[in-house]
Amino acid sequence: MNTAERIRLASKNTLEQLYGLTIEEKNIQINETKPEFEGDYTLVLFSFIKQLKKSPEQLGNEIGNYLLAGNPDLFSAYNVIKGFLNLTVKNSYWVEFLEKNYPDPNFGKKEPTGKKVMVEYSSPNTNKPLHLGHLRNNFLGWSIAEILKANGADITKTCIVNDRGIHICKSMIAWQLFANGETPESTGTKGDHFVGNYYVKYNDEYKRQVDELVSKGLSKEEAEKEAPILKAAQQMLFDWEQGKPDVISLWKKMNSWVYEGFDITYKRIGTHFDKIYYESNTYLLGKNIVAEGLEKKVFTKKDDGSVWIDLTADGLDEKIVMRRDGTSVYITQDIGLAEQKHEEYHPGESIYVVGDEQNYHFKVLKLIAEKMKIPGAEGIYHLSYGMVELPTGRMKSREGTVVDADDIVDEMVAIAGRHTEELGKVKDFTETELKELYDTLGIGALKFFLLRVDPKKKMIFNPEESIDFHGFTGPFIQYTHARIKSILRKEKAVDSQESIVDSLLKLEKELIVKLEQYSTIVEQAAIEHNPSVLAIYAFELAKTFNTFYTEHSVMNAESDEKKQLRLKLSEMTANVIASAMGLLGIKVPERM
RNA sequence: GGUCUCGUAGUACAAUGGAUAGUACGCAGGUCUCCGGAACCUGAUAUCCCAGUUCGAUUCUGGGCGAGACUACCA
Repeated sequence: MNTAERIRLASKNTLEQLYGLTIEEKNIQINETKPEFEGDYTLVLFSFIKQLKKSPEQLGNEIGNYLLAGNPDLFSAYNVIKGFLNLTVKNSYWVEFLEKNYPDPNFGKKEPTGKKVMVEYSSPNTNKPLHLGHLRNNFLGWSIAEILKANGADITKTCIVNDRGIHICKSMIAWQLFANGETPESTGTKGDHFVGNYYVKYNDEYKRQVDELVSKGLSKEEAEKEAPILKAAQQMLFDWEQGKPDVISLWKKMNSWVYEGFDITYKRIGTHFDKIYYESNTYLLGKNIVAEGLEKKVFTKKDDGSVWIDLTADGLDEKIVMRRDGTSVYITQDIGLAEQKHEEYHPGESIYVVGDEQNYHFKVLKLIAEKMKIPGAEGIYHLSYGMVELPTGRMKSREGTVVDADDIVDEMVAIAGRHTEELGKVKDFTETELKELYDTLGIGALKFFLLRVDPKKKMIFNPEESIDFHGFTGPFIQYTHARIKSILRKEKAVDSQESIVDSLLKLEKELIVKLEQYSTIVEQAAIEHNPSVLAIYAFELAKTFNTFYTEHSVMNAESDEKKQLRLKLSEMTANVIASAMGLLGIKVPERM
């Protein structure tokens, strides 16, 4: 139990014992005391004043006295200002906490609970390379998985690859028409970019053909339907569904190029999956669901043969679940996949990291799954995140403003390299060490930038600002870590059983209090499914340490006891920074 | 039209209904006989509007105004 919870519980007991007042713990407000007042934690009294018909001063004093007398190991003083009871926690309490936890790299994390959670994220299309939006998705998915793991969950990271459909056929047809047998190898192009280039070529040719048809007198609408290259792609999709061997083998070949490219990117950004689903294997799922739904009368069949679900009672519309030609739509496949996931893994919670443009889709998905009584339906959770936009607005592939994932990673790493060279602090590093460091810093900066914002909010990616390494950034925190490690290389703290000192300076205490809150933060991030909570915390911790560090010397402390205390503070800060950044998927260097 | 999300300094982000609304970038000025200056300190600048609930509202409710997403027999 952490300190705030202890105080909450003690307050609850006090109210009960002193006044016979039973109040739920969640209704007892314990806040951090504002810095301008004396104290560490504050009990807000307003809500009890009315019930007890006492003045705030009287009530505060009574509770304060009682708390102090009943918890001599915890509190050393209190004061009452307006409706706020400010409680000061004993220095010895903080020092003991530090003694006990400073060397523990797992401080703040919980033991496994056995709860199974699936996290689905990334989910790329195989017709083009990853872009900035995918990076937000990947980083979020990875981080939320790590956060839940730190809270005891048994995690399966998964990904559904959209490997079939008209989009990949477009790349395929363009390759057949224009490539003359070129391959990623023959052109020295990364596989996903190679295939993406043909998707672009398809679109260019399509536009050209439409214009041509319009100039021959067709209406724009007709022309858009009649363009020969579109017809060819549609034919190819049909052939694919029939299993035509040469189409299948081309499809396999082009997808394998894309996967080679994706693998490089995934490896570089430090992501992987325990289980990958391919839509080519799952797109027929859901057929049985339709039959089942009709039987259960959850679905109804219309005269033309299409099947629908009526969600108007839930405030939504009617939704189609099977086309009149008997093929299933996306939502139906998704329900089939949800069912399959449950059969294979039995997750208690199934998280989908998907952009907020699909909020409606997931609302429908969960509703249908519940109505169909699909096992695990209640555990479906859409971790919705906002789009990444540029200062000029939304990224548009048609206007060529899409920020490519590989490009932005390269750019960040290159800038990290240049900056590191300028500072010249790691001149003795080997080539390999330097390369690794630049990756750590560049990718760390990018991840931090994308994770520091509440996921559900759309965010603006300003290239100039995101490459900044000062202020509220990953490298700032990484730097603090490296600096601490530099001290600890010179001298490490010595373990001692009894408390070293009983006097704490303001900045020393501030740092311990901050460290102690880490376990609450890890919990909060999981409950809210929100990594930004950790990003903000890590930044505040680093800042608190930096302030402490400029004010007080560790190595030249006033006494040996103080030196030990500060060494322990430093070590624990480094541990917690490394841990928090780890939960964001960000590495921290020993030197930089 | 309907459903949903969002409006906080010049910009980008914080704030379980609590004290004088925090932080970063930028801007102005400062700090080292320094354990790493990718640091630290000081300063100026903000809750879209109008009601309501409350001892107390950036937060909750209603109504405006503004921005965005969704509303496909696409995925």
